[in-house]
Amino acid sequence: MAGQARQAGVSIGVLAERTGLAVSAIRYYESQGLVTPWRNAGGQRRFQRADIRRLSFVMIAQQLGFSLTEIRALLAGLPGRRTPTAADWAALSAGFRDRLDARIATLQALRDNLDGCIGCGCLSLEKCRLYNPGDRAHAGGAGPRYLLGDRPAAPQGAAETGD
Amino acid sequence: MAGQARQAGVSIGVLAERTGLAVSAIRYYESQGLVTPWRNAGGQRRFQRADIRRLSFVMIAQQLGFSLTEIRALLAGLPGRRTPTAADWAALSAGFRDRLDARIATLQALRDNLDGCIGCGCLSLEKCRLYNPGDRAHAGGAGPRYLLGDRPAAPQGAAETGD
DNA sequence: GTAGTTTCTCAACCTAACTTTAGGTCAAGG
DNA sequence: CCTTGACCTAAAGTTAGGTTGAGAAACTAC
Repeated sequence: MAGQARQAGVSIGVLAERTGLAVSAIRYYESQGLVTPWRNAGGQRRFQRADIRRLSFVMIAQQLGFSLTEIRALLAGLPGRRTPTAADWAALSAGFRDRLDARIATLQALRDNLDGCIGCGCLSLEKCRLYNPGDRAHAGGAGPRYLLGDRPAAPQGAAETGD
Repeated sequence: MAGQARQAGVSIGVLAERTGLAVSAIRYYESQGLVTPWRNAGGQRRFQRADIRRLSFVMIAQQLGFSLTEIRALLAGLPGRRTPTAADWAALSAGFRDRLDARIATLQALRDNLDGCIGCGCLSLEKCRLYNPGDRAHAGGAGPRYLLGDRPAAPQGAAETGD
């Protein structure tokens, strides 16, 4: 009863202002299934206030290199209709945190090996662990089918290190 | 005399095989000024063996979220004609390492705050430090003029936390 | 009630980073 | 001599993640 009364939904402009996203970006996110507003009598989008947080999560995850598709999958862990509780978000964060840990570990390994890896001769792909990050989470861009992770089995045998 | 004799340059196919890149990608990289092969009598590209490492560096830097433009700038630190020495690469790594450190720090901060930030109510952009990463190095994709970092000054005053 | 601001849709455009295609060249082997 | 495979160029296509623009309808305020 009390407190829940003034639930009319927030307009796209307000949401944009609160998240810092462009209005056009929010519409695009809707088209990608990241938010699902309803419409008011006049056909305008109305969002839950909780969508502010939802979009904030999208922005953070993007910072970390997740694609919108991946983020949609992550968000699928949240309840659909019901407003997500703190516990819901915490659960989401947990899986997220694993990815983060992996990513941090990769970067640290890279940092620790950087001189030894780029500076020395080991940067010959066959040996270097850095080329198979395990956790993808980057793919900043478009079409490349073969980036890292599925390279043709390197011909081994000859000493190939020194270049 | 010994060892350096068979320096005829490597073909694009061999380079592709050694780096795991597609031939088309290497040509594209040339068009972007990331490698500068010469041509043999028949007009075919010939690369230095050191370009294997050069392209490997490109791949790693891409993993870290650097754009090709940024990578070209980084590579400008290497000697143009002379084959880069280990010391050259190490120098390059140094600046790189700072970026890495910053990135790691950001991720760790995010990890440490994740529950407290997403799980609680603080994810309202005004307070959350995570939205201004300071180190960009991500921008995975295209056109967005306003992503993070230049949002309109948030209207402060009202209690805006609880959503 | 009317001006001004938001919002709507839809299609076109944009950038980054490549891949694909079409049409042709070059070098080696049988 | 002919075929095969690697290579060439130039232009067009692709994907992700949006932005821009036009024209119309809706909300807000005086």
